[in-house]
Amino acid sequence: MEPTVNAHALNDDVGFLLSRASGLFVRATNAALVSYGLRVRSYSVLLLACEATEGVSQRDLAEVLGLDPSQVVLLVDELAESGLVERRPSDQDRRTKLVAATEAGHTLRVRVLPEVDAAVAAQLGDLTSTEQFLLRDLLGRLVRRTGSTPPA
Amino acid sequence: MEPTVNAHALNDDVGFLLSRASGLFVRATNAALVSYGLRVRSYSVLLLACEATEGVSQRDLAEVLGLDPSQVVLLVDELAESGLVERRPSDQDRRTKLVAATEAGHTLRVRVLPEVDAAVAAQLGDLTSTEQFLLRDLLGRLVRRTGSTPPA
DNA sequence: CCGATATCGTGGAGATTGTCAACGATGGAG
DNA sequence: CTCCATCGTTGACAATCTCCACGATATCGG
Repeated sequence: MEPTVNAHALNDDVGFLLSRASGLFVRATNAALVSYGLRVRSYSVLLLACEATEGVSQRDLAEVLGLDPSQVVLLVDELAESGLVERRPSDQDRRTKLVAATEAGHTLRVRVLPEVDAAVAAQLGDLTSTEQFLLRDLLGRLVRRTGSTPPA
Repeated sequence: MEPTVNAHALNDDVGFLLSRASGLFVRATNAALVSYGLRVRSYSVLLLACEATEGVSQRDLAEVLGLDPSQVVLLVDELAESGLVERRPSDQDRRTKLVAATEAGHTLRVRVLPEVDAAVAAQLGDLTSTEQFLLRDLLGRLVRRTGSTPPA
């Protein structure tokens, strides 16, 4: 068909493929979350809050999510207003606020998880479970390698 | 086993890893491009314009990049103002405008390519070339599988 | 040929996100 | 106690995404 591809075709650029694939997953996930009043961002925060029984500091949230701390403020505000998480004072540092999931937060997570997984699975499509594992491993190494790249 | 995994930890979520990795690459690429007055978006358009000797319709650009056509307008406007691409009429369809790279566009591409590749390589870090090939293949399948997902 | 309908590029509105600078409150080191 | 780093927060601004609507074509059915 086309004059297909020299070594430097955009279609073969890892960065481009990453951005493109990410976009597809974000859209699919948002579509699965829209009926719950969540978006992929706030959903991620909710998950992290659920994972930490003691709560997570907003600073750590920003670090893990690769966001600017100021963005985390709004996300937590939103979730807190919905009663899904709450800010607890840290008894170790009065500056720190630990974000923890409420009962409602845990409940919603349990209810939403399968739907999000289904949406993700649909995007993963024809990849075998071995390939999915491989992909997860490779991406994990890319992400965790740079312990740093605080967006701001 | 199962519906594909999920330790249920956000760190193991493919969608999250994808989004995170994408962010890292976009930032690294933008940093490499900033001194040329380009961003990752316009750079992608420039590459596609360079790849097609006859030019690419803006509709096709939107399709390939996963963007809304209205976004493409501004990107092409910007590149055209910089003299890197130009809009040519199509002799097959008077509605269509074919975006093609100018001499300056091709020149800039050649000059910038190695820098972007270096930035990407830095992000790929410790992945072996085999792993990089594998990653590219897996991502390519994810992206191309959904021939559709026009953002708008 | 004519009219209904679809497509291409464009423009605009509004929400979401990314980036950056600064501030008050606190913690820690000297 | 003083100086400096850190945490959360706020504000500003650019960039991006998402939708909607329009004029200029193209295409199809009749």
